[in-house]
Formats: sequence, C-alpha cells, structure tokens
Amino acid sequence: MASTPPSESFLFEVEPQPAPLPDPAELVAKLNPEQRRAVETTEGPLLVLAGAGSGKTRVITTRVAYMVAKGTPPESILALTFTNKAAGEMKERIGALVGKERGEALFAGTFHSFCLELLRKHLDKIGFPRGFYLCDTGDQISTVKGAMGDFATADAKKRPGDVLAAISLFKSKLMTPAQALAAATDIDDELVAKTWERYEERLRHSRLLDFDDLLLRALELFDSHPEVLKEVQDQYRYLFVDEYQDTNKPQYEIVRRIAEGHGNLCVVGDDDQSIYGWRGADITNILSFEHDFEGCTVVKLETNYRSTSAILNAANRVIQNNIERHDKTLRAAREGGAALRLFRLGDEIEEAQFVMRDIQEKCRTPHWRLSDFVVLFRTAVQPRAIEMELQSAGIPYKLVGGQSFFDRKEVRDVLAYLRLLVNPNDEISLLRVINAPPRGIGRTSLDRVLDFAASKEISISSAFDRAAEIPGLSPTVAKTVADLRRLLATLGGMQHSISMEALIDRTLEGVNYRAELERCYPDPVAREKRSRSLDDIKRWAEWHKERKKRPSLKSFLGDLALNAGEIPGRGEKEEGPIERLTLMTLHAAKGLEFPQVYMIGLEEGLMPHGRSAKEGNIEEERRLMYVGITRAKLELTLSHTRERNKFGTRVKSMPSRFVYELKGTPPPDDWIPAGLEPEERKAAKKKAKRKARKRPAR
DNA sequence: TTATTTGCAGTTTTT
DNA sequence: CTGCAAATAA
Repeated sequence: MASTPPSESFLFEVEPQPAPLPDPAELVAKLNPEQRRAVETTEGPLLVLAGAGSGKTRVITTRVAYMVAKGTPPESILALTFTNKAAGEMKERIGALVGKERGEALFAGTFHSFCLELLRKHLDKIGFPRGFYLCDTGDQISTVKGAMGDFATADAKKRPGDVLAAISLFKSKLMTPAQALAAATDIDDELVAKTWERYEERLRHSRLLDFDDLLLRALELFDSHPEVLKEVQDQYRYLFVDEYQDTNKPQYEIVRRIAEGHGNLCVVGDDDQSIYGWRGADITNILSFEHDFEGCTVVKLETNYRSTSAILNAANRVIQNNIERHDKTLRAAREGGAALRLFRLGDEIEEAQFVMRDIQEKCRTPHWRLSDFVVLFRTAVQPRAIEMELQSAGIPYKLVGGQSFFDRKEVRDVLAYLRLLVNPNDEISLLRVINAPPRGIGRTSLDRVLDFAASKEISISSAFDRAAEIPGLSPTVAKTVADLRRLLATLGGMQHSISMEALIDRTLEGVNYRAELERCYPDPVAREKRSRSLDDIKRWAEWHKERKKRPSLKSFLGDLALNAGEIPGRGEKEEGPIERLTLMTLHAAKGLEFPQVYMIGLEEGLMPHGRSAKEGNIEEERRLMYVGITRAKLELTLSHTRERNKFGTRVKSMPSRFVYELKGTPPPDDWIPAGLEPEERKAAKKKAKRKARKRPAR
C-alpha cells in the first residue's frame, strides 16, 4: 500500500509583499510643465502659488508620491492642513498612489492634531504631568463669562463671545495679556486684556487647553526644549503645508522652526483666496515667503482646469484690483463658455423667487440637475428668503454650515457630564452641569463655593467635595452636591467595565436628564428633536468604536473635540440619494466647485460687507468675491436688489463695487461706497446730489 | 432661584 | 425682525 508521500510543497510561508512603488516618470507624465516643476523640486523651500482650479491637490499628492517613489521614507514626511477633511483626503489620495500602507505611514493632519500629539508625548515638559484636556468653544465662552465677572461694568460692556474672539485673535498674533493691556486704548480693550489673564488662570486650574493653546504650547515646547525640536526636525525631513495663505503667526513659527534644520519646506496656497484674516490668518506669510526662506523656488500654477474662460476673465478682472498680491492670471484650459448673467431684482424675495425659477427652468432640460447648482451669499441671514421659497415649492435643498450640534444645549450638557466621568477635576464642565437639570444651586450658592475654593486655595472640584464645610451653604445644597459627586464617581468607575453606550444611558438616567428635556421643551416635537440629539451622541460613540483600535470614553471625547466636523449625519438627515440644491456662504464654498453658481445679494454694504469696509478690509472682501466666481465651472449668475429688508426696515441698496469692477464701468455719480463714517456718508450724499444735478444719469 | 420681560445689536468659521 | 443677555418680577 502506497503511503501518501510527504509533501513539502503543501504549505508555503509567504511574506506579505509591500505594494510596488510607482514609477516616478509615470507619475509626472500627466502633469503640465509648471505642475511638473513643483513635483520635481523636492529639496529646499518651495512656494507653489496654486490658482483656483489649477490642480493643487493633484500636485501635492503627486509630489509626495514622487518623493516616496524616489526613496524618501513616508514616515519622514509631515503634511499639515487646516481641516481633518483635507488631511483625510490627502492621505487617501496619496495612499492610492503609493499603497495604503505607505500612505498611512506619513503624518498628514491638522496643525492642531499634530501639536496635540506632540504635547501628549511631552506632558511632563509642559507642566501637565497627569495630562490635559481640550476645551471646546462652548467651554471657552462659559469660562470667559466667569472670568469677565466684575470687569464688565456699565462702561465696558462686551459680550462674552466678542471678548473670546478678541482673546483668540490676540493669541493668534502671539501677543500676551500684558501686551494687550499695554496696547489698550479704551475700557473695552482693558476689559479684554484683564479677562484674558483670568481666563488663562481658569483654564490652567482645570488643566484645560483651548485650540489656540495647542499651537502656542507646542511653540513653547520647542523653545524651552531644543532637544524636542531637534527630534521633530530629525524625524520629519520633509514638510508640507496646504492652504498656506490661511496660516496664522503661531503656525508660521511652528513651520519655520521645524524647517529650520533642513529647509525642505513646501507650501501650497493662493494669496487671492485668503479670506480668513479676521480670525488671525496672516496673508503676509504667503506674501513674504520668498523673503523668509531664502533660495526658495516659486512655481505658479495658472492653468485652470475648472472653469470656462468667460468665468476666468471675470475672476481675473476683479482680483486685479487688489494691490497686495502675487501677480497671477488664470488661464483657461478650454476656451469659450457662456457669458455671465447679471440680474437686478426688486428685493430679496423677488431675488429668491427669480433664483428658484431660473434653477427650476434649467432643471427641466435633461442637461442639468439640482445638485449641479449652488447659491452663494455673504451672510447667514440671506438664505432665509430662498429657504422659504424652496420650502413652499417643495424643492429639496441643503443649507451647508449653520450652527453645529455642539451648540445644542443638550449635547453640550451631556458631553460635559461625560467629560466629568473621565476628568472629575474638569471645573468648567462641573460648573456647566451643576445646575442642569436645576438642583437649586444658583448664583449665590456657586459664589460661596468659589469663594471657599479661593480662600482655601483648592480647586473648585475639591471645594465641591467639601461642600459640608462651606460656610453659608445650606445643608440641602451640600447634600445635593455630594450626591452628584458620588454619582459621577460611581459612573466614572464603570467607564472601563461597561460599554460606552450603556455608560451614556446610565449617566442620563442617573441625572434624570430626559426629565429635564421634558421640563425644558413641553412641545413634543421640539422635545423629540432634542431627544434625538442624545441618540446622536450614542451613534457617534458607536462610530468612534468602529474606527478606533482601543476605544474608550476618553478617546471618544478627545476625538469629538478635534474631529467635530467629521462626524457623520451632520446637519439634516442622511445625505441620501435625493437631488438637492446647495445653499452656502461664500466662506463655506472655498475649495468646492459647481457647474452652476449663483451669487446673490451683490450689494454695496452687504458684499463687500459694510463692517469689513469700515475696517478697511476691502481686499479680503474682494478675494471672497473672487473665491465665489472661481467656484463656477460652466455658468455664473449674479444678482443684486434695489431694496432689502434689514433689521425689520426696508433699505435702499446699490450694486456692489465689485459689480462695476466686473462690468469695467465706474459707478454712477449717485453711488456711495460702503464703510464710511456717518459724517463722511453725509458729505458723500451731498456731493452725489450735486453731481447728479449737474450731470444727470444717462 | 427661576421665569418673564425688556433692551440692544446685528459678518464670515475651523480647530 | 431676530436672538441673546441683562434686568426685573414672582
């Protein structure tokens, strides 16, 4: 009987082979000469001035792939972006070119997440040996509110949000509270500076960092610990910055320091699309890159693959009115295209009706569908008229932006509770939820606790733990506080043993939060909506669990603070397969493209906005106009109204100066620019009348 | 302490 | 006209 021969070829041990590297020559073959030059310049400082629609993303991803193909280890590449979305897309597209594994190996992330990771690694060196927590905008506001306290007098009355914005702007200009105080010219400036000082104190007490702090602390770390900087420089031999025109001072400094050693810094951006100056973005970063990084190469990408030449001519024409810019002219890859249309309507309602009917009309042909269209506007109130029309006509639309669900009270409350489970010392969260649902702990009781904490020099949370000792605090309140603390401690103790969803449920039950919703929202429809946000939180938790290797409540909360925009199901229900018209602000449109673009409300005072005009930011408004125009691939429709409802009263409106720049004709004699001081305005009106009498309009 | 009324100001938004 | 925050009433 023949036995089975021992088979040696029965089992192979196979080492997984890495995906083959692409051929550099092939990568570069499909690029135009400028793009190719950008990709092939791999060493030293490189400024890529990427006009709108010039294939910027393609150049970035190809350049990284090219470098990897030529032997640069992916883990030595650091790519910094502004949004998580941009980072994700970049990673994905690079992964598609060089293999998923290599794509994962490079660091592509936001400035903030890069700094966060760095700071977590060096906790001991930044004075937070046991860790720190990120605070979101809501926490910032309530902290500012508390910090303003008695500084807010009858003379100095600024809203907490404004004070916070001012503080954040100072931080993004690398100033200190002392400098802000010294530079203060009025009582409001002083209020901001003094509040800022206390704000910092309070955050420090809760071991919290705000978003600006991530950048500032990373810089501090580099300065105080050169060996950390050296380590970063050694690891990341090649630096990329996307949307460089949006960097602020701290970001510039971070980049400069890391690049200092090797000088391999590639920045990509378009000064003509710098529209975030008001939140600290410093356009001079991109304007003086050549000066800051000597021996740099400059590549201009001016061939536009997106729009018709009719649209690009308009864009070029408008933006050429700006002085502070790198000289560039967009060239169409394809000539021709339909002429722009400009409409004047009676008021915003007629404008809304016109836009809707025009779009409806076009959609009747097989040529266009609703999702080809976008309506762009300057301010968040403008879409209201359109929304009303669309709703009554039953046309589906989606309004992009709006307030995020993090602004919803119930979401912020629940997240504050969860944060307390992870970090019982989070005073800001504690103060937020201490009376939500109402526990009879109002201003007076709170002040007692705060006083006690201050006098004993202990943290607010430990003051709460010693509630019984606090003079003047009623025993009932002391008991309520103690009960809450005990409950939170118990729940906190369970965070590793039960599922996140279960923990969330137990917390909601424990504090009776659903009952609170019933109390706050007697209307069942509203209550149902709020209740759904609570389910959303659980959905996010599930979502987090799916994409994290070691999910925990702590990592979930950290993720939420940093990836707020990325959470699925944002805004309305699921996007779904339905055709929808898009409505959004000009700011929100940056980076997007649509076959059909409608820009509405092109009126002096609205676009450019009167407030920007007053502050002398006309060039940024013009860039916003430029961004809007360059979103259009095929057709661009512009409109303005003769009259508009403003704060309840009707106001006459005049065409925007940008309309005249487009037409190439000067404004008529009776036209008055926006942003004038009242006296100047009066004078201008008089002058206009005189002129009009002498030389009546044609 | 909580609910209601009055007063006032009024871009743009991501991390 | 709206939304928010301080001021006032219950």
